[in-house]
Amino acid sequence: MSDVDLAPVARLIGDPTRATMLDALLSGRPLAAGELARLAGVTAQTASTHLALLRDAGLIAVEAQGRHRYYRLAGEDVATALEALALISPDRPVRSLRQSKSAQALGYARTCYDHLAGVAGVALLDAMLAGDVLCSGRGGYDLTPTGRGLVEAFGLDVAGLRTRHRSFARPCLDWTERRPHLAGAVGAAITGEMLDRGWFLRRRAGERGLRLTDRGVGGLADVFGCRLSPAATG
Amino acid sequence: MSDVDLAPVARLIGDPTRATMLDALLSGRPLAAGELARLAGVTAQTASTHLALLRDAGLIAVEAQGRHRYYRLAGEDVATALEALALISPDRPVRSLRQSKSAQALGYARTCYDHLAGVAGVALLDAMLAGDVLCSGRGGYDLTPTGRGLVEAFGLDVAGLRTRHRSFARPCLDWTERRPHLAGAVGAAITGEMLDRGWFLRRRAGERGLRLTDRGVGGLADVFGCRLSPAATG
DNA sequence: GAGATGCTTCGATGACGGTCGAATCGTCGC
DNA sequence: GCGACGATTCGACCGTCATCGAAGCATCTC
Repeated sequence: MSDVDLAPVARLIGDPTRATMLDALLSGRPLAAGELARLAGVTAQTASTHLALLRDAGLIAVEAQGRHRYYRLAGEDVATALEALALISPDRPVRSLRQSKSAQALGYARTCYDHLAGVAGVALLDAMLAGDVLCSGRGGYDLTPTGRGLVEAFGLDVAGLRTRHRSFARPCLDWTERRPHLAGAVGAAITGEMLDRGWFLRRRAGERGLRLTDRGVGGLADVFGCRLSPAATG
Repeated sequence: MSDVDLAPVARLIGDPTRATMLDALLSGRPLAAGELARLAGVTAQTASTHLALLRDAGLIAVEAQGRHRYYRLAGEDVATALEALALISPDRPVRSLRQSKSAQALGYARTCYDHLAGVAGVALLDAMLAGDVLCSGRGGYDLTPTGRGLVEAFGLDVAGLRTRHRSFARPCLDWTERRPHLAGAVGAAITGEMLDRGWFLRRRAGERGLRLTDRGVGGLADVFGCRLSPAATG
């Protein structure tokens, strides 16, 4: 007799329509109900039913803006659980060249809720560990004095990040690389700043894939000592 | 268009009967089909159907011994995914005093597939980080020179652990503590040795709860500098 | 070999839930 | 205000799947 029951939440994720919606929300961007319906290939009524269930279960949150209602994942732990499930899901057989390219792109760089994942995410975490920016700490990682200076020079408010009601810096196991990338407040803030600076561009609205720009290649090397090539996925 | 589909695996976990079976297998012990049927409260036929589905999906593995067939989780990543799901599952309302005690016990010490979790698991990881036994490394943690000596003195073959086809030492987010405990080859080996030494006893066969013994209190303090009390859950 | 035990396969049944059409409620633009 | 648009609620339909009885198969005991 455990005190939690896995089944209800898993059952919710287990419906193909809802899974597609959650996957789209892993991009980190709030999406309107109609957009999610279109992505999942169902009518607005059906989508609305599913979204209500997901909201009641606490997996997603909703914000009304005019006549639109924007949905997003309820939190980082939801994203982590989805990635953990992806890790044990068999690869879907690739049918088209376009799908294959899309899969490659996802593996190279994508968002996982609000932080960077894929080859790029793993490489960045490796560089931060090797460069004495991060070290082990309570609840996962912590910034070294060196790291604190570097991150603040990058334009982030480290003290402000600590006050948030979420973990400061922690690993998140990557389902394509099977090694961790950086999550938590620090991971999210760095990712947001990189996107603002144009180091990565979103490939398609509402999806998770990112493209590393030339500016990003330079920035990652200069700031974090992380060497990546943008050519890897065309 | 992602290249994996979360829905099939999540749907499997989403059935209450299968979820109960998987939860039981999180104890790390291989369990016979009949035992799983009894734990889940279904007939042998029904259980067999479910176990076949889980096996086909690669979530569990089976080993025949005589006329018994013993099932176990297919790997560490499956355990991680189950724990990640537990993390976002709402707490089941506690109805009886016995359930409440059982829940407390699970929160204090339990196995997560093959390594230690709960308050005790988190405390042990904290002590290992504070005691310069573990440090950040590729894919999670690595042993320091100090740590290597300590673990070998504890009776484990560190070189042998590295050759395994699994991660060496990595964090696994704990759903009761919401902070990581130690997983990977090192976590599993230390946990196995602790159980062999009688530092923890299983509360009920086939379930995950552990009880910290007096010998365990002493051992944890002496070997790992980890101070815990056995009285916390009676 | 005969009986017992553990597990799986087959077939039928019944319930749950995903779907969409139609209708309702809110908000925006003119 | 009035029509258009986005979103939700309601009701009915229908397919899917969990369940168990019965039968079949393997293994152990005597």
